[in-house]
Amino acid sequence: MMNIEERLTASVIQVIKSLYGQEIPASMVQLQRTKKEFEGHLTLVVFPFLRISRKAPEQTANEIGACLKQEHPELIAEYNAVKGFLNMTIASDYWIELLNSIQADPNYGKKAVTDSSPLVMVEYSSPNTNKPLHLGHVRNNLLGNALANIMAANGNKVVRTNIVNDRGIHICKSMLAWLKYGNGETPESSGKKGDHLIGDYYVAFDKHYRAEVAELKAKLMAEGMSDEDAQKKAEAESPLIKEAHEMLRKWEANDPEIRALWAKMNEWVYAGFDETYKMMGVYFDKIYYESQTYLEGKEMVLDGLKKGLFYQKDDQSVWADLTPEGLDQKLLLRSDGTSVYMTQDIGTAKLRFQDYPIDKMIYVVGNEQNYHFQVLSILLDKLGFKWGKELVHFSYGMVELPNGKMKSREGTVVDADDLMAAMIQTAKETSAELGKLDGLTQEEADNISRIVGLGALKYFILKVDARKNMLFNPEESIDFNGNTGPFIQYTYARIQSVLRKAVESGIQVPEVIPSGLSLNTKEEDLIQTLADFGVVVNQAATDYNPSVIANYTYDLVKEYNQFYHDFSILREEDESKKIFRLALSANVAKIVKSAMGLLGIEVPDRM
RNA sequence: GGUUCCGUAGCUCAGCUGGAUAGAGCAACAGCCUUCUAAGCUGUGGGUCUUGGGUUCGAAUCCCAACGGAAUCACCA
Repeated sequence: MMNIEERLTASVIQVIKSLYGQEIPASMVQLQRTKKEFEGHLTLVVFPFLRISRKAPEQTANEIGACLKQEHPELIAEYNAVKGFLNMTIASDYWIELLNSIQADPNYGKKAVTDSSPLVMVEYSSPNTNKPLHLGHVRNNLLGNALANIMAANGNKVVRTNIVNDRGIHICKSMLAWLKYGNGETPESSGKKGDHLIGDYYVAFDKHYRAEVAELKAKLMAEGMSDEDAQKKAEAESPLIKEAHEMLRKWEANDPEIRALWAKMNEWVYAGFDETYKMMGVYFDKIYYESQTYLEGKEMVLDGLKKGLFYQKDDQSVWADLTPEGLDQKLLLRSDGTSVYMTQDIGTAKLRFQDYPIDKMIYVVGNEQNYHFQVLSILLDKLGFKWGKELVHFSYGMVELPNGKMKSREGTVVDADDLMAAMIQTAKETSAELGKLDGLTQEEADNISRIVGLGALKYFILKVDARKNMLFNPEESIDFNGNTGPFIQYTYARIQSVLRKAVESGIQVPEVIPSGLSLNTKEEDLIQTLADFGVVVNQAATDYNPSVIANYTYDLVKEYNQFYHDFSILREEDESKKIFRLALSANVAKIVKSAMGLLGIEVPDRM
């Protein structure tokens, strides 16, 4: 079924032609929602037609309005012209028809996935295995998960993937510290989550390392070395860091003892990550590990070298010359033949392409890597990946704290597990204060607290435009009032309550609402907002922007809340009106649940 | 310095394919719980949309410049 905008657009084109004898493109027909201070639902901007009509704006608007009303009385009930704006009131029955079409479609706003749908791979999370997930990862995971949901809702096959950085000097540092200072501590023996345990040893390494560097530096400076030189030399020559490098060398040489320790410690970390992911509600279809992909890129690069895409310096290092693209020289293989970060990403891309027929690749990675992905796109394109050139770097801004950014060294990281636990606890306390948990079992109360606490956190992060840096104040920024997840959840829960009560009093909402009702403006506006959901999903997917879903949902709920307070539903005496309002409420709840689902946020039946 | 991104109310953010008098929430103040859940609703105050040019019938929105802030420019990942 054509929606109202499409039908009106076609009618306007037809009317313009009969009035002024000129065929205009659909893009010239600008329809927008009428501002609330004016009478009407939709507004046609007539300025673009003045050249054709050769008349004053208001006169042109009136001519078009009169003609539209005459030719399409089933669509246009009234109209008025203000300056160059033609405000049109849509016929009442149309709104019922629209509501029925929304109600009839359980997946309203979403597009079906078919065999011929494009396959989109979304990479997100990408943790290091030497420390627990923190606030930055939370933003990454929530955005990645929401984006994957949105792409799927817009008719794409989606594969969610994660590249785990499980190798390198950072994990060696944790391993070394665990051997040196650990007494064989395990997650079981310590009662700590595996990722936290390993993170603690990473911190321990850093502490000892810095002490060593400070001592060495003081000695070097006493010998007359400059501050800067002494710092550099001390950092490079500290016995601890040398040991860590030696460990990495052994790892790369497949030393069985080191490999066994590495495997064991990574398992602990993964078990910890799994818990965090589960609590957060995110998941992956396929996980890649850098230890398995980091060698893969080398072959591609050497192949590219043979084809003359890259060049080799005298020291045997391999480079790409990107000056024709306005960028720099980029190193692809070190002089000792080992891979760098970029090489690994090429290797990972190769494996992924072997595994899946990827049409589009989306990398959810922080904006500090914008340059990296610009280069990666060019390189993948040169190497013949058909999706390389159009790869999407979904680049999001940093999460800043009130006193600057998070620094693990200074202990100003916000840990993901702690944060979620704190949110849930706050939700529980707030609920208890408001008496919302009275009469519920412990299990029900805990579940609602979890849904609300996580909803507050997720919504807070997702409502902000991803590409902007955002401020997170742990003490005060998360609120449960106003434009928040709990506000939306609360409205949903109240609708469920009304629907439960309706069922108790034996009211049935029919599958098709009969027409002939006269609706008030708020009812009509609400239906219009509901209908917009499809457009919003499409926009979110084409702009790669989950925040439009969040802000749309808030607008819808805000509008419904006002409606809810202005009009009674269960106390409405006109039976057909009561049923209409129940159906309207049920559809608001449906869309809210659907929209929040795209954001990865649950909605509770009561709260 | 080069490149990229950002600058909207005291604070956190919407609005940006150009359209009418720039919107929410928080914070402040004033109301509303015999009424479907007050995590709510209503009202008041609060703005040179960083600045200056340009394009246009029309600019927060597009273009140019300046100023301010962030990221990045490793044989780290």
